[in-house]
Amino acid sequence: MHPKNLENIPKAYSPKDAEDKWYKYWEDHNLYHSEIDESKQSYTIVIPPPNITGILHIGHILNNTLQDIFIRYKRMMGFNACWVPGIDHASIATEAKVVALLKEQHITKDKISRDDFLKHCYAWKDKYGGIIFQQLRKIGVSCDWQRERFTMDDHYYKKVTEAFVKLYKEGLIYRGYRMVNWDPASKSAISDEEVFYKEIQGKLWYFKYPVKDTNEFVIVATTRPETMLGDTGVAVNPEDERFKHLVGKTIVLPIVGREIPLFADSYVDKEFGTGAVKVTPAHDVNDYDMAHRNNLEMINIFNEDATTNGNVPPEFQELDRYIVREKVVARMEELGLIEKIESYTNKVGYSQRGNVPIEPYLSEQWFMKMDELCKPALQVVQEGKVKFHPEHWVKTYEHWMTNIRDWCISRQLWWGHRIPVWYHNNTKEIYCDVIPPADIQNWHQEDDVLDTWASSWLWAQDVFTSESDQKYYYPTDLLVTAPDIIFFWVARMIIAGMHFMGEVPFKDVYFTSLVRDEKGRKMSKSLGNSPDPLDLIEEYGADALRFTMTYIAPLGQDVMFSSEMVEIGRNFANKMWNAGRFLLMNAQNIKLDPFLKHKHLDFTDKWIISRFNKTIKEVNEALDKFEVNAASKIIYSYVWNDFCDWYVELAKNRLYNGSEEVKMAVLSRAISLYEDMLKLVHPFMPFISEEIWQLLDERKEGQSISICEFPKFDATLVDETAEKEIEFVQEVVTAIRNIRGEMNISPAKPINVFLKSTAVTFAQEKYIKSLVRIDTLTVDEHLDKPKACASAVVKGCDIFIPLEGLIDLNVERARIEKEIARILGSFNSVRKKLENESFVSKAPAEVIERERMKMNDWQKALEKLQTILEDLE
RNA sequence: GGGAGCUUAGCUCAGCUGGUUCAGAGCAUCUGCCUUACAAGCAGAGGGUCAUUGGUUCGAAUCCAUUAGCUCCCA
Repeated sequence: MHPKNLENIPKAYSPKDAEDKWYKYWEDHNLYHSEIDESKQSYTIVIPPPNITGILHIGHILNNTLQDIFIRYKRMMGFNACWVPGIDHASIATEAKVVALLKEQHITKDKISRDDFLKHCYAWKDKYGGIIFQQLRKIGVSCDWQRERFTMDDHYYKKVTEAFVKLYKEGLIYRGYRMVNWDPASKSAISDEEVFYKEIQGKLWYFKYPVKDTNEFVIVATTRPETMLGDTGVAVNPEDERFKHLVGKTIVLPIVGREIPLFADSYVDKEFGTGAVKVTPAHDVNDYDMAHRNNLEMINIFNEDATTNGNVPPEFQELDRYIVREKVVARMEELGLIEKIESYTNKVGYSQRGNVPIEPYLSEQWFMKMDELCKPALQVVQEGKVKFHPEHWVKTYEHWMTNIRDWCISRQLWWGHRIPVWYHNNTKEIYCDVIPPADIQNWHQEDDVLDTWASSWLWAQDVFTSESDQKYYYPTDLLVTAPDIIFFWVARMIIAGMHFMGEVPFKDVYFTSLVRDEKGRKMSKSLGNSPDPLDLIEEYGADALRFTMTYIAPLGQDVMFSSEMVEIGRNFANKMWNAGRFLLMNAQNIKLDPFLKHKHLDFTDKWIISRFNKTIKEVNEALDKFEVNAASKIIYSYVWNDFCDWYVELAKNRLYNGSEEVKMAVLSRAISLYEDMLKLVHPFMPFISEEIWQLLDERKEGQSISICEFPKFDATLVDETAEKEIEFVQEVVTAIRNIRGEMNISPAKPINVFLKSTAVTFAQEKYIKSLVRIDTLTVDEHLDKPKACASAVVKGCDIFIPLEGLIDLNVERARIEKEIARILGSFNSVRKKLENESFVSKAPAEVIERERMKMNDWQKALEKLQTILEDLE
């Protein structure tokens, strides 16, 4: 080992220089590129492709940090780790952005050709599409950038259309005139999953509909008065006595004048509103179903942008739906046909993309039959071939999978994968294939593109562009994603994997936490409560941000985040930095000798080695269970508490007082342990671990901690004896420090300490002395308690500190009494247990034995403390 | 309406299949320290009926049920 010669190591770690430097180094040396290597097992992750309109937010940091931790960990464990990055074309979102951009230039879609429009889209993609990857590099992701993919790459595009053709030929895709969720902003259908419901404070209007040839009215309640223009019936429950005499009669629809039937259908809820409902089959899903059952006419009253069309009376035509609403209500008022108006809260479906209320709308669309496709996908999750973490998402998945309706996969957009279907100009015959028909002049292609999710569902399989790659890397190992796309993406990838590959797309799915602000609100642009990750990186460093995220984000629960929390990671990085700084500074004066690092071991060395090995094991176990949060806490506590607080402090004794050879041995060992610790930390904090690792020794160009072997647990190095010995030292030292603190004795003032014990070793004495600034330490089994002293009892050992003139008897009495009370509490609860006959007869022998020993220890301690207290009186 | 999850210190959360001094950590607070790695630090201290009520058990923060409150998903 030859630590670099360091003139001046800064007191505080400064991440900025290190981060950019090492990321470039990793990329320059192509460290994270993966090629097929049959001698190694693959470990593969595909990135959830951010979409090209996306910019980095705090959720990406968590998500990608987690992926990076696993990929770095597995790489160091000897796997052929491959993390495929990529990007999603985001049909609706991108098209909306491009349309808006063109609008600024006074260009509309109908003025330019499809090809020209796509050119604008690609230009947009080139300009903005790569930004997020530059940002991700900032947090150190070890992706294989040579494998970067885009959902519109030629190869991928082809795979998407092939999938369509296959499903079409299997009869799993069909075209139909159906009710869909219509987004009037993007003028496109969207899937059920893209609708979200908002609670809207609205009104419930009660309209009086006259019954033909009678003086009666039927009163119907509606939240959408404008749709009455498309009513083709009025329905009541067949059991409803109030309306029985009217069933079969005809209603004259006000304003419109159309005659429509009053019929009975058990769908109608007698309790809701008046018990009679208006039926608008073309603009309500339930009405649509009722119309089918009762052979009602379907009248579409809206254009694609949700303005009214020619199917309504002239004065209501070509108006926005909300203006029509006002006009209809006004007219009904004039006609005296409004019974009453109540305020009413209902849930209105909004388009996730356009953020406008969706319109249930009848139109011709392409659908995918889901029943059969879902079965194997459901099964593999239930059988655990795909494991969810946390597991409870399985229930949500099952519920969706068993209640799914056919998937509307066509979108009335240009940006995306154009449906590979051609219609014959004359015969209307349908041709569906990857290759266009030979006599193309006689055909025209379907205008619609596919839902984005009908392309990204192939992500896990078709980011691999050669058959051999696909064979080697697929199925992938882990998917890390947010639970809100469990249906959109996770479920559909499993469906696609099972159908096209006959194999699951990934073995484990890790659902990340949702990051909220410190008040528990979702991060959102409109609230402005979402900190820019790049600012956080600038201020605290990427490692700090990464570490903080894993430290605070538990598996399966939302996480409250605020910028100040990143201090956790920053302080931790600084702590590690300074421990390294200490060792490196000593290495300027003390020679290192790697051969000596196994020599001159005392119990402190055995203890830290034991602790380190246990830590490795715990980290392995936590990561194997996907408990990243737990792993980060284990590492934090080892680094800070064991290594820095105790081991480094203990080592100082020999570094300052040992013989040359002992110094060399201690420092060599400490640096070696420190280096191993860095490897443990590396998956979590790649930059700082690399930075210090490079300082610890002369490294060859291209070497990196990230391709070192992860420390291996060695059971033979676990040493319970050494751990017990250290524990004693720690407790004695803490007790003495406590006395210093409580008695207000300056830490600078040397004190004398008496230990009444037989079992203290010379080595232990040495370390106790050096850790608490003791003048003389006397250990004797038979010593008498000195006068005017402070006392403590630790593991059966009396500690006396003579404090002539310094001791405040009241303070000391209070200290001892408090200690007695504490132990007495424990003692009593154990005694009660042991006095309980059923405990003694039913509890396992070892538990009883343990309780007996506890009680013994406490009893002795109590007796000692009692004596001490009496002495003070 | 159906489903999932949460409630532990002032705050954010650990606490796995009940039993190891089990009631913990970090932040915040208080006290004392610029002790030759670190004040982004060191040492010490205070602080909780483990949401409610009941049950199972020799034994419950932990398992079951109930109530209340919060969050999310689906209709």
